[in-house]
Amino acid sequence: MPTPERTSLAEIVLAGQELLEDGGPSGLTMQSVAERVGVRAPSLYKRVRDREALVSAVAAATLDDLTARLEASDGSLEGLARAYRAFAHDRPEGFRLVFTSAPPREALDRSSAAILRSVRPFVDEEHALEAARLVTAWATGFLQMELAGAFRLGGDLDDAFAFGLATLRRGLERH
Amino acid sequence: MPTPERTSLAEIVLAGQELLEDGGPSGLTMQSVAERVGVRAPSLYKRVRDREALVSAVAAATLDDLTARLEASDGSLEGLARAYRAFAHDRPEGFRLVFTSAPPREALDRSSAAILRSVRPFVDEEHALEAARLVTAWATGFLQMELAGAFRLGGDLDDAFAFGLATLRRGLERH
DNA sequence: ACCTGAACACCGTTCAAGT
DNA sequence: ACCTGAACACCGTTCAAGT
Repeated sequence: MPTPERTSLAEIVLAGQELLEDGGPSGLTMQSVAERVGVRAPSLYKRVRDREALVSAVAAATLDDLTARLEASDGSLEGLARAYRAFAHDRPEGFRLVFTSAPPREALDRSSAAILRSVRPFVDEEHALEAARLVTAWATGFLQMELAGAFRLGGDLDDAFAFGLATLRRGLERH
Repeated sequence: MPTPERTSLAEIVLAGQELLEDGGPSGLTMQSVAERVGVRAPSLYKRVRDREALVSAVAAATLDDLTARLEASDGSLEGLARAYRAFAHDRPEGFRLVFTSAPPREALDRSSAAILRSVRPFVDEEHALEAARLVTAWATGFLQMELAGAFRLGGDLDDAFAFGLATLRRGLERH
């Protein structure tokens, strides 16, 4: 006699994203997720292999959210960078998680495409991938350090971000 | 009647660094550290407040190790970048930890000084801090993504690293 | 002064039993 | 087919008792 489904993978992953943002990685427990979706912890194992798989699914979903924001930007390098930084400020825990896990290939591809498009005006096709990697690495590193509070020598961070972006653009243009 | 000390904070932190590198963050448990230094887990609480404090101490010690390597490089921007990348490849788990925790102020200052020195030839004093932040953010982001396996669109990573460095230098020189 | 065993709370995970 | 309570292993942490 089948029991009706009381939750779903999508609901579980969403609960995971919320709990992560509220309480950091250690707040994302199987028990807290189960409670939030209205089920007991052992039931989660019907939908996810283990906690690690759940965390990976949360990371992948968060990367998809980030990609949607990038795609909704105006497509310019500056617009993309602004959208990227706004997302990191909105969802610091999710942002951190995305870049400490190895997201699935296709989630990565979609976000890469948006970044590649934004650097095309500055470099020839042959160097587009390297240029995209440069911009992504800089923005990601900057935001991770900003979120971790690693910039402690004073100075305005908005200015530092703008300086970095302008310098990158200059270096790419002169290629 | 005093009991002789059977371990020390330094020994505990070193054991933590080794266990982290061997088994990742989840391999760094109070029990495994205690076993390695030849003591029972409760004894660790004589030297560290709790696990979180131990992890912070491990991060600080690892940042000191990284700084020593930077200071041992030839001081050029390229030499510094090479030393930075070599450290990340040697000690991936430690490298990751350093940039996901908030290291103590003075540990940060020493590594900042080495980076500031390496960018001085390219920018005027007014922009030295922003230039150092640009270089650090790029290198850190690149290495974190490389370690996380986030570069999956092919292409040579050595080339991408060299391209990034050359582009940064070009952008800074034209400032 | 430092070290330990015992104990507690909490977490991830498995599984037999329920519907 | 899905859900649950019970159970187990493991971890962080406290504390009274030992030397």
